[in-house]
Amino acid sequence: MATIRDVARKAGVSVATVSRALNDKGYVHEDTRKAINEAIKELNYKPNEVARSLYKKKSRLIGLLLPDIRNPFFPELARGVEDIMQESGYRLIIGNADEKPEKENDYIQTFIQNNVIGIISASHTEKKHYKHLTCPVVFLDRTSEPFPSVFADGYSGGKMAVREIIRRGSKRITLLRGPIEVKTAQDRFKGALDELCRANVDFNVMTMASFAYHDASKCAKEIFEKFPDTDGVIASNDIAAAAILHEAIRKGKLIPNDLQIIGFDDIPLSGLLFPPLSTIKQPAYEMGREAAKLLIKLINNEPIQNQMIQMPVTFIERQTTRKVEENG
Amino acid sequence: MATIRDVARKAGVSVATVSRALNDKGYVHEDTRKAINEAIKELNYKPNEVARSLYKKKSRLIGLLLPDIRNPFFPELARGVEDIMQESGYRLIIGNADEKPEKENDYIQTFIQNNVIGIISASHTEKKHYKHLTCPVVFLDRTSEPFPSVFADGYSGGKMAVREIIRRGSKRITLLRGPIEVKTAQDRFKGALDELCRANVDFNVMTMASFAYHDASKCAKEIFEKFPDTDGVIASNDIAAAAILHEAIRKGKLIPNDLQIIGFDDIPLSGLLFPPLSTIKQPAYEMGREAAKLLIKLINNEPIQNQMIQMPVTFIERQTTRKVEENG
DNA sequence: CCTGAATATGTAATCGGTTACATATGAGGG
DNA sequence: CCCTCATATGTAACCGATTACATATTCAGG
Repeated sequence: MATIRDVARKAGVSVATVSRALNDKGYVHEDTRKAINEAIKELNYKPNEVARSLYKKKSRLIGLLLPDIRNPFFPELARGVEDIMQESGYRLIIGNADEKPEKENDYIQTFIQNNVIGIISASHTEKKHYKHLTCPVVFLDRTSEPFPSVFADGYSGGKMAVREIIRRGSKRITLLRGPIEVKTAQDRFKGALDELCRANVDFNVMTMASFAYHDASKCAKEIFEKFPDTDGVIASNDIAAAAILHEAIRKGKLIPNDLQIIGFDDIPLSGLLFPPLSTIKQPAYEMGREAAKLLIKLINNEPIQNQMIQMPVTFIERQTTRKVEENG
Repeated sequence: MATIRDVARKAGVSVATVSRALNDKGYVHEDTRKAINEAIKELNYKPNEVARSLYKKKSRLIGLLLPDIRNPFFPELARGVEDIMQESGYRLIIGNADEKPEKENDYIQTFIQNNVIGIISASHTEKKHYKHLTCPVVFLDRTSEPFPSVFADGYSGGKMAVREIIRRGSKRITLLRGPIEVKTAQDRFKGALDELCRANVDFNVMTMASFAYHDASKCAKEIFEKFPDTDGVIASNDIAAAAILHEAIRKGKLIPNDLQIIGFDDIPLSGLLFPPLSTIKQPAYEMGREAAKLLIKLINNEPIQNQMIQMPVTFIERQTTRKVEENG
């Protein structure tokens, strides 16, 4: 690999001049610049980011912390982040925290040790890991008070799901509650619960241990045993909804006539289920983009009007809910 | 952030001694070591990876290049890579090449500029990008001749799919062919084609423009128009299979009685479809792990017995194929 | 008591950039 | 003609680690 010294030698100038030419800082004569550019081309010189980063104490890397790459919701977020960062010349170090505080902390340390210029975290289990960081941090999907965040309006989403399922005729509703430790899941739950209390319907609540399909599946079986007359399920996410849907079909229920189901997230899977799943959509890709834009503003010290960006959710009507016209 | 100099000062020794203590190199007196460790703890010192990397010309970062994080197959690979790398103390920079040669090259440059110690690429569009790299490269899922690779046995997979579908009674088979530029898709196709030729059945071939659901969906409609009497479809991947399945159900076909479908990949989605999709499984997570292990060996200059690791595929029998007993 | 190896530690160069500061030249104003 | 300022470039310190080499001490063996 050619270094800046090689370029300087070839162009017959000092390294300082080359550096100035590279960064468009200070004065460089037009002829000199031309000579330098030629030398750069001939030597196929690329500046060493590591050296630059060491002096500047800032790299062009962004740390992105996800709880689980395999949950399709997160790659969607990641893709949004990646697209914006790529455009702006930043690169991503991605970490998989696996919902484990030590792994999370390990990655944060790695990020810091590599001079990342900012961090986006969709996985904060413990606030203290972030408290003393000197680089800007944006939380994505999950929130943590003093920090800027981008998240979907889960509370409204929960309410929306209940309103839609009731409007379409469910009378005995089962509400799935996501893992207690996942705050966004609790927001949805809270919204749904409030709306259920306001409405004139019977309902049950069932809490899931995790978002894993396996747990959801177990939960599904339990629902049909304990509450066989349920005619509407609000799931805590689409994976859970898929499990319920599966189990219902196995039991010979007609969807949506015997049972309506509404999920949450709108992952790519949802439209491919049969019947396609009605769900509350979180704009994951857009959320990723917004988080990236917010972080870039923070990095550039631009003024922020709003550092808690709440994204709207929407009801995606597919075929696990009845058509509104079909019922009263 | 505390530096090695702060530690040295606090412990009353020179930086060289601290460095030796940190890296377990050369002689360090037990008492000195203790004092240093204390200083490190008190100052909460973490070595600066950037400085280390500058001197050593090697970081602890691995570049992982994916064609598309949103295709669930790739996060699965990534997770396998990540788990192994994490264990061995390496970290990942992930890039999304989007099947675009310039983006691919951009990322490779970034990797190099950040002193990555190795690269795993699941996205080689042009061999020349990799030719002159000085760090080890492993290809994952796709192969490129002189380079070490980990990939699934697509050819056998294709044969296997045909054998299984015929064994279960399909007589008029439609074979979907994946995008020409994706070599692994062509391997599957080739395997399936060879086996179809050998068998005593009618068949058609239809080529897909891309693996996107949208294209697959269009393709599905076309199949049922052009070849209405098809009673078995070998899809080029599970996304395509899902599209076919969807369309078939919409047309009122009974699956698997009227039509059998076999996919390829076994992404998490596949088991959640209705009916659950029979498919040829690629061990994606394992492939990621193997690629990571192979790269680590290359990094450590360990002897490699086999640098083309072909992973076996397996037939996952779910419910888009008939039970073997049910037919002759 | 002397010598050489093992142990223990320090000094300073180095990695490849950036930049503060010094220096040099030429143009324009008084 | 001198002074000042804009332009152009070079010198060397610096970022925070690693390590080659030098130096100092201790101890065993002859």
